[in-house]
Amino acid sequence: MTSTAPTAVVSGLNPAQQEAVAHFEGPILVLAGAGSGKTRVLTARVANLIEHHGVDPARILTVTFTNKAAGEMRERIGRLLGEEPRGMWSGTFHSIGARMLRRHAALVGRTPNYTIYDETDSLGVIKRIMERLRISPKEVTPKAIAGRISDAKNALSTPEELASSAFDPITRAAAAVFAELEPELRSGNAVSFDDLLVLPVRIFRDHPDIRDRYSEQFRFILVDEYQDTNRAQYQFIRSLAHTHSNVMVVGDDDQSIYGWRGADIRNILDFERHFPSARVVRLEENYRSTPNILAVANAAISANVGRKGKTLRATLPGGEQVTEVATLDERDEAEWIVEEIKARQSRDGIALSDAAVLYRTNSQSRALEDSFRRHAMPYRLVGSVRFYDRREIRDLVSYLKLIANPWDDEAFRRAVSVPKRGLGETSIDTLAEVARKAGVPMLEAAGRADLVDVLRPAARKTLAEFAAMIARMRETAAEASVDELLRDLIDTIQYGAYLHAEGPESARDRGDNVNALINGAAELVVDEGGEVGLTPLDHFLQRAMLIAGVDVLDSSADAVTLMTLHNAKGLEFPLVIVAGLEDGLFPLGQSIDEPALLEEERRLFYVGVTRAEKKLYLTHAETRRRNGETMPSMRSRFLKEIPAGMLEERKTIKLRSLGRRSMFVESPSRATWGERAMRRNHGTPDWRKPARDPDIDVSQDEAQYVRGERIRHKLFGGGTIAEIAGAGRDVKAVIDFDDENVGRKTIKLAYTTLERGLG
DNA sequence: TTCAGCCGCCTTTTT
DNA sequence: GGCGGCTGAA
Repeated sequence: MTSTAPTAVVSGLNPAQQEAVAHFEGPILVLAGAGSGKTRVLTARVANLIEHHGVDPARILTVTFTNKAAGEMRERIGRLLGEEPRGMWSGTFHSIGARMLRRHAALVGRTPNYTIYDETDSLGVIKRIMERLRISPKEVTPKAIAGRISDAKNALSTPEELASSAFDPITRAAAAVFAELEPELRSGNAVSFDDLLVLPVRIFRDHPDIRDRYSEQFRFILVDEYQDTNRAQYQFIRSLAHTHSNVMVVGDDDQSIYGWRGADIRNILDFERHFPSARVVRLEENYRSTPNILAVANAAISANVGRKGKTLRATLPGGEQVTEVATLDERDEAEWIVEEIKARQSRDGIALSDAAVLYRTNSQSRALEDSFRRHAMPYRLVGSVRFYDRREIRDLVSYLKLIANPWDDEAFRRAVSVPKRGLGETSIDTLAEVARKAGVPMLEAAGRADLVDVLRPAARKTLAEFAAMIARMRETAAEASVDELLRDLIDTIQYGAYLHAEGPESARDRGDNVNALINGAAELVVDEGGEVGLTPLDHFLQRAMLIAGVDVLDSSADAVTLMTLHNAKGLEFPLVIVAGLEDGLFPLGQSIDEPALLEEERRLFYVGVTRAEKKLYLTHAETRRRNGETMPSMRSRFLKEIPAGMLEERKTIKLRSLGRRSMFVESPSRATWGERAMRRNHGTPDWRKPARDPDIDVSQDEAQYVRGERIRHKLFGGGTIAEIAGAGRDVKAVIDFDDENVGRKTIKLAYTTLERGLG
């Protein structure tokens, strides 16, 4: 059955890789450890199918986790073949689903230029439905409802199914909202993110002829990062493979990190059951990292129980030790990181683009950015606030959405109130009510005198003008390019003046983003041209909604990359620093006594470690500021799980100079994040608990400190109290410490003891 | 009725 | 430290 592939494609591959590449028909699972050359296998196999087996590229579908990965794969295949694989479909599940949905929109009550609602948009709709159903957002948060609905959708459940399994109030409420949500989205000619998967799957189920047509079209299906697929995605692939089972999935159960988003690790663990004739190939030879780094990776992941089990084998020689760095606080940590990269730059001549700093939560980027800026070291931040999430971008995009899709009430609401037009919530809600009764979208209602006569004359006039303006823009959009349309729009609504009125500095930043939006629109090349008569604006919007953080990562600039561990999946860097290895942060507090969650955190750690090619640093801080509060932290359990001797230990100068008196040893009133989290998991979140929590009671001490009083802190030294705020056990002191390296800190008095009248 | 400014709540990760 | 919701002023 195995046929040998032509040498051009397989040269330099090991036997396991060759086996996977040469595989022709039937299902195959490639268990690919980190750095084992899976991208190479995927691209080589596609090239082999085309070149050796004569498969038409148009009959191949490749699914990747990001659009960027899809682009890179196309490019690599192109290089192997000497020409673009024309007609091949490649993209994320979401972008492929969106494309199919465009063709069959009518089957689910949409038009081809339907709007894609992102999380914020969907949340807005959910809030409004909750209002209508009189579900108090205080008892059940809209976010919780959205989460339940999203889970249900990804598990392919209907509102009725959710309702029948709803035994708690949140799920019951979610089921009620879910039932209203679908008609609401439909009348707005909109779909949610999840729907991009769920609706195609439903179409396949209800229309076997369509399913079989696609199945015939895509004779060969390749899926990357299979460990992070959810139920709906599995069903999607399953349907497409219906007539032939020619599926190659590539993944690593040890790198499954999206369980929280409904990814089901069983998809990969049970692949052989789902496709009984499946071949399994394991890639365990690592070509990326040094033996020292791999030893740490293997040691880290071996603490997990639920895994297929595999060990990465090093192929590279030697290398430096992995270094653990203890730091004082997040500022010290950030400073150390910048200094070290600088030192490596001058000593070893590394490029800044060779280095990446990875962290668990986006909020950790702040301290890092501060340091990078202070040292004027170029960096680029991936993810964080997504470009399309910025307020000014959302503002303008809401206009574009409304112009493209007049049924989009969500867009109407935003557009009509930015800039302020003298229309408040009351008027808007009245309009919504009227529109609802008349069965027309809000935009149409706004322009109809017979419907808006219940409103004040001023409001009527404003609405009529607004509707007319959008109608004019629609005409422009029919002929103009998207960037022209944007310029026209910005001019018409005087958006520049609006931004300026909010403050000159922020206006500059926001203005830059607006320009970036215009430039982005100008660069848009419609590469799916000729598809069901969509306008450039439709294409622009549908694409814009599916852009991810890493998609815009420009790896050519010489700058250090800063991003979350989740964003780092699939990437590699010669120098990697994983920051914030503290219990409660990484692993996060919520996961600590929840074995399944803790294992996912550990896999995330494993992902971080295995990003490193040559040198890996693992840093942690003794205290960390979180939400304006300085909290003590403990070295992560993930570090403790690594055998002593595998890590070289270092301390920053600042930490050393403060001596080894640690402030976090004895005091009974002090809790680390981990302990706090554990407590939190057994009942009321501790910030909601009354002040008489016996563990943390400082009522006798409170108000004893006064502004201007001199104090001494065990770790930070002498200082002056600048301010006292809060009550009960929440009393906080803002203290200016004498040591300028420490500077001003806000300290929760419940967690520390200050010596008084000193210094 | 609108809107700005203040207060209090909450904080993971993202296509 | 940011955002949403609430309040009070116009």
